[in-house]
Amino acid sequence: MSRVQPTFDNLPEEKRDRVLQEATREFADHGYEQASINRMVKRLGIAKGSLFKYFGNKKGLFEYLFGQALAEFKRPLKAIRDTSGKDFFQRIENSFLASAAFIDSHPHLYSIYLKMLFNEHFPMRDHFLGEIRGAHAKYLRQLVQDGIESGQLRPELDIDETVFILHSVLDRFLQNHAVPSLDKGIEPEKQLLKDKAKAMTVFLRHGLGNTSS
Amino acid sequence: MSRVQPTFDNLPEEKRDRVLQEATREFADHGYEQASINRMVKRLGIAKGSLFKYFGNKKGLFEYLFGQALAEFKRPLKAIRDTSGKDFFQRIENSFLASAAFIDSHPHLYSIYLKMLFNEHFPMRDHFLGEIRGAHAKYLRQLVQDGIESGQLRPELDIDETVFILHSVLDRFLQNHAVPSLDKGIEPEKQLLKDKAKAMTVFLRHGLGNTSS
DNA sequence: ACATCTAATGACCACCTGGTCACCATTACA
DNA sequence: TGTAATGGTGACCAGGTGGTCATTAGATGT
Repeated sequence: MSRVQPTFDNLPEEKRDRVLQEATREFADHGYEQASINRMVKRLGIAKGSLFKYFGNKKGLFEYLFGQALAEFKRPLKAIRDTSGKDFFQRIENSFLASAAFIDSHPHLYSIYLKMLFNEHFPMRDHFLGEIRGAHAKYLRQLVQDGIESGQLRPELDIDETVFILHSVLDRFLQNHAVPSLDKGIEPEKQLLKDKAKAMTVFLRHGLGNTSS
Repeated sequence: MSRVQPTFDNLPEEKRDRVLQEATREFADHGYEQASINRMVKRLGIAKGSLFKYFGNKKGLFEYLFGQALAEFKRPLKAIRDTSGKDFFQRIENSFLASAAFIDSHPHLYSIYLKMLFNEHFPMRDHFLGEIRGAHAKYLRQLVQDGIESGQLRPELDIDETVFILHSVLDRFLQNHAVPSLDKGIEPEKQLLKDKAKAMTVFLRHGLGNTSS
């Protein structure tokens, strides 16, 4: 998979970047099936035949492009992994902020990911989603284990279940961060990203219940 | 919007249902742009011209179809609204179960909703999403207010923020319920729906933090 | 200058799309 | 029986799709 014709590798880096960037934009704007090779080459100012020389076909282009992106996707997690000594909830908060920063700097990639979530017609969808979710799960599982050992998490928590809950909450907050219009009328008044992260952390720690009663 | 030619209204109910059902399936399977009128009429065994007589064009068909569905969407909430006397977390749990049951009995509609979330090219997307989210927000807000007044929720909670958090968690659990493969490798061992609802409620009440330390 | 190799091209293809409309079938009313 | 009115039809259209390939352009080495 994601193998590319040598022709593309021989291209000057500047041109390679431009091609991938424009293709990413097209897939982000229209999803896979609806993305148009004709539009891509028109915007790039190159001939259609060239793209097919580089990648074989549309599927090849997408797989190469998103395969490259996968490495990028996993990167923000690593930055946090090394901070194992610190407070559990602080690490969660940092993870959220790091992921949000990643999304801000790669909006097109995240847009493709979101479209892929509920559209079954992306090539290699199961593989790509599996890789991403797997990396997140592995990362969160380590965090939760550390959190339980250090006594910051309730010891009776089921690890798998907790990972699932954490993943759900983080994911949903990121969805809202990337597509804020989704929660128009639901989201509280415009908050700073830091405040959102803080509020989420407080909620994860204490829940909503009134313990003083 | 969602006005339909009288021709369609005059049809026998059985045929109307079949048409809408098949169209719903097509949109659920392929999204809006990629849904094919040709496939619909082939499966229905009617002429293409008929569909255009009924709905004018593709957009008209979708708007009518999803407009009808909107009322369905809002229904499961009403069943819970009347139970204002009961326990807050019990009401949340019931809401989750009712929504999950709705999804199980209308999987195609929910599939369209999910595709619409991150695909900008659905007709009337903002309107439809706004209606759905608005109904949920109004419903949850009432619940939260009741919960704070009855002392079951921490009194210092910001209402908007709490509604947002509740909505996020509920929504994400429902996404996972409808598309379980999404969380392969993350979701804990196969749970019964009731157990999931219970686990979610416990989490909402207490959070993850260890209060005994 | 010539030959060789490779990147680049864009006219062309079969196929599919949403949409049209002149025509047909059936019923209702006179 | 004649005549409207209505529902139903499918060949046809313009336009877009992914993909092909014979041809050209440009560089490189001798």
